[in-house]
Amino acid sequence: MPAASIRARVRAEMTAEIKAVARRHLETEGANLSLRAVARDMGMVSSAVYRYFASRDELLTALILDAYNALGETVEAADAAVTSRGRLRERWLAAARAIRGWALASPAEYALLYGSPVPGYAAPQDTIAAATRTAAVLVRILADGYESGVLAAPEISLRRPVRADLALARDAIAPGLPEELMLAGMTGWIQLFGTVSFELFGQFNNVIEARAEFFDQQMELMADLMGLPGAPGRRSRHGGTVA
Amino acid sequence: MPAASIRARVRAEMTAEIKAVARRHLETEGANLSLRAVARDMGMVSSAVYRYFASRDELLTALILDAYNALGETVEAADAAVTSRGRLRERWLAAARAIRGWALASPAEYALLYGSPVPGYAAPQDTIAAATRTAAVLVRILADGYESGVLAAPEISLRRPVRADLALARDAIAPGLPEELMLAGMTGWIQLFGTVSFELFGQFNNVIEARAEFFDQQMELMADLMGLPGAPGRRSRHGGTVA
DNA sequence: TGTACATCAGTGAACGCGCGTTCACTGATGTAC
DNA sequence: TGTACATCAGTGAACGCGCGTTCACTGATGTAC
Repeated sequence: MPAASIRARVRAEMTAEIKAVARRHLETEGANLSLRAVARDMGMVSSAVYRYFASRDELLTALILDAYNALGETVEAADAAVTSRGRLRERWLAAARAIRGWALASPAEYALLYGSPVPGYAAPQDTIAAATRTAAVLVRILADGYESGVLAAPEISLRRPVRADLALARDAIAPGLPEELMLAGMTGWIQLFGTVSFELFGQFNNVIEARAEFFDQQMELMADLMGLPGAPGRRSRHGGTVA
Repeated sequence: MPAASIRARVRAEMTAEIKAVARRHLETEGANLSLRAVARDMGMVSSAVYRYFASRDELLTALILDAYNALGETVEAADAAVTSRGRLRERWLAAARAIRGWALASPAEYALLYGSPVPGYAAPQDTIAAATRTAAVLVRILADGYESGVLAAPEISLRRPVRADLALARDAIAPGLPEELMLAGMTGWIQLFGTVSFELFGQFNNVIEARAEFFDQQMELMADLMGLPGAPGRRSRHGGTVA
C-alpha cells in the first residue's frame, strides 16, 4: 500500500471520528453543537478540527447528510427484507417500524432532520436529495401495488394546485402513479413522522404509554386508508382486493 | 386608585413587555433565548430582568405557558364561532385551520411547543394542563357527534394496552366516548400537527407549494376517516350519516 | 536507495465576543403611625 | 397631613465561563528526482 493512501485513510478515519463524537454531543446538547467541545473530547486543540471541516456549519451539514442517508439505508433494507414483494402491507409496516426504530435509537439525529430548524443554519442543496430517499421507499410500495393492479386510485376529488404539486413530486419517483394514490401516500408519510415526532418530542408524555402498539395501530389504520390489502382479521375498508 | 396598585400594574406591564420582547427574540434565535439580549432590547441592564423572572428557564416556561394558552384560546374561539354546533365537519375544519393559522403567525412559539425539545430544559407540570386545551377542543367535536347519535364508533380492533391509554385520556375530557372514536380523533390530531410541522419545519420545501389547499385536503381526508358527515359533493366514505 | 523539497496535521496563543447569575448600591415609591 | 421606615426597581461592576475563528509555528509524512 503506497504511503499516500495511508495519509488519506487516516484522514478519513479522523473525519469519521469527529462526526461520531459530534453525534454523541448532539444527544445531550441538541443542535447547539460546539466545535470546541468536540475537539476537547477528541483530545485535540479546537483549531485542529478546521483541518477537517471549514466551519461549524459544514460539520452540521455533514451530520445531517449522514443522518438522512443512515435513515434511508435503514428503511431501504427493511423494505428489501420483505421477500414477498407483493405483500404491500407487510412492506409498509416494515418500513414504518424501521423509521420509528431508527428515530428511537438516534433521537438527536432525528430531531436534526425533523425537528425545529436550527436557528441561523440553512440546509444546502445536497441535503435535499438525501432527504428524498426515505419518502421514495414509501412511494415505491404504492407504485408496485398500482403497477401490479392490486391498488387502485381512491376516489378523492383533488384540488387542481394540489394535483399539480403531487404530479411533480410523483414524476421524480414513480411516473404513472395516479395523483390520488400519491396523496394517500403523503397522508401515510405525514402520519408516520407525525406519530414519531409526537412520541420523541414529548407530546405523548402522560397520555400514551403503549407506544409501540399505538404506533402499529396508527400504521395499520394508514394501511387501510391507502388501500393496502391484507388487514389482519377483517376486510380492508377501502376496497383494496388481493390479486 | 391606591398607589400600591400602580406599582403592581407597572410590574404586570413590565413582565408582559419582557415576554413580548423575548417572543420577538425567539423568532430569530430559536430556543437559544438570551436574557442579556432581551434586557438590552428593553434598555435595561441584564440583572434587572431578575426582578421579574428568577432565571432564564422561568422566562422560557412563562413563554411556553402563554403560547399553549394563546393557541388554546384561538382554537376554542374558532370552534365556538361555528354557530350550528351540529356541523361537525365545519367545526373540525375551523379548528384545524385556526391551529395552522396560529402556527404560521407564530412559528417560533409553535416550534417551542411542538418542535424538538430545548436541550437542558424540562417542562414543569403546569404546562401539561395548558397543553391539553387544544386537544380537548378536537375531542369535544367527536364527543358532541357521538352524544347526538351522529357519530358511531368505527369498527377498529383495538389492542388492549392502546385501549387502556385511550380510555385514560378520554376520561378527563369526554367520559363515555368509545375508545375507537378516541383513536380516530388522535389520528386526526396527529395528522393535523404533523402536516403543520412538516410545513413549518421545511419538509414541504420544493415539494408542496399549494400549502393551504394541501392542508385542507388532508383535513378533509381526516374528517372522512373520523366519520364526520357532510363531505363536499360526495358521500362520506366511512358511513357517517347526517341526522 | 537517498536526498531535497513540498504537503499536511496538529499546536498554542490570541482576538473579540457573548452568556447567566450574584451582589452591594442608589433612589424612588408605598405604608404605618 | 407629615414624618420615619420598609419595600422595591433598576444600576454597574464583577465572576467565571464558553464560543468560533485566525494565524504563525513545528514536526512528521509523502513525492520527485
